[in-house]
Amino acid sequence: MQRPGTIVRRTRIATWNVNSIKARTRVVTRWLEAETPEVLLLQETKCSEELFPRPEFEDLGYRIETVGQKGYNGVAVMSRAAFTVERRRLPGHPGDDEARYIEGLVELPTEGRRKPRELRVVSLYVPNGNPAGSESFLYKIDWLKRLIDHARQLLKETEPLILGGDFNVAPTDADVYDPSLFGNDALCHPEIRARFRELLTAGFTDVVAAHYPAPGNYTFWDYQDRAWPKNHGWRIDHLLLSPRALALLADCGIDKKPRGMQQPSDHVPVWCDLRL
DNA sequence: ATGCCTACTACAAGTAGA
Repeated sequence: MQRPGTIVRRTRIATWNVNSIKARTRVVTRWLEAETPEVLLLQETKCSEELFPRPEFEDLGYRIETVGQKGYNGVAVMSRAAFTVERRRLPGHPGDDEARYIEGLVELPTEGRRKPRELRVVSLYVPNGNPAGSESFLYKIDWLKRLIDHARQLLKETEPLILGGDFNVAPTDADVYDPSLFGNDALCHPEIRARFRELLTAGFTDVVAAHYPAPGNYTFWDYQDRAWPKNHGWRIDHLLLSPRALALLADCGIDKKPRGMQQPSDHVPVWCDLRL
């Protein structure tokens, strides 16, 4: 616990599926100004690397690394601290060219004159996979298997690790507003949930689930059918922390405010604060 | 309910998202 008078640096790491970075430039810059995260992991940027609106974010002090694709998918990392890209594709399938994965090392500033602390971060966008049983569903299963294999390798490294992103998995029935409607949906499917549990068992903590076990902590509300005002949501965006990252955890949460603003993404940011 | 909303792409009452 923090003693009175002790200065503790708040290092915020967040993830956000923005549903087009070009359409969301203003919403995201405002959020960065208000929340000042050290690192923001982005998904569904929906634009090529050349067309990414860099200056708007660089002006706020963020460096940007992105894996882009025209019109679909797209992930990025925005960081105020030095960031080095380690991987631009999820290993395990050389023919998979979809822009769904970026991994790298951040040099996080620490208190006083201590050396910066290295943190490995991954911004990932798991395939949607609907409808169940389709080609797209098989791709999702395969993608999650590759993620589990790779994450096991990353856990052998010494630095703390955070997997953040749109997992397109509602881990339990408490993570969907009406589970009776979506039993066979690719976001709730037993086979998909089993893969997600396997990932956790490999050594990760879903920090929001651990701190806010009650139902209703959603991160996504469909644009259709007035889902937001009715709170018809899903919890599908997650921050998974390795044991070494968990040891640094001070706080975490879901910031629902951006869903109620003008021209919102259908997802909201999920964040965690580390104590360094 | 083959709908509903939003973004993208490029003119198709198209696709994808979840």
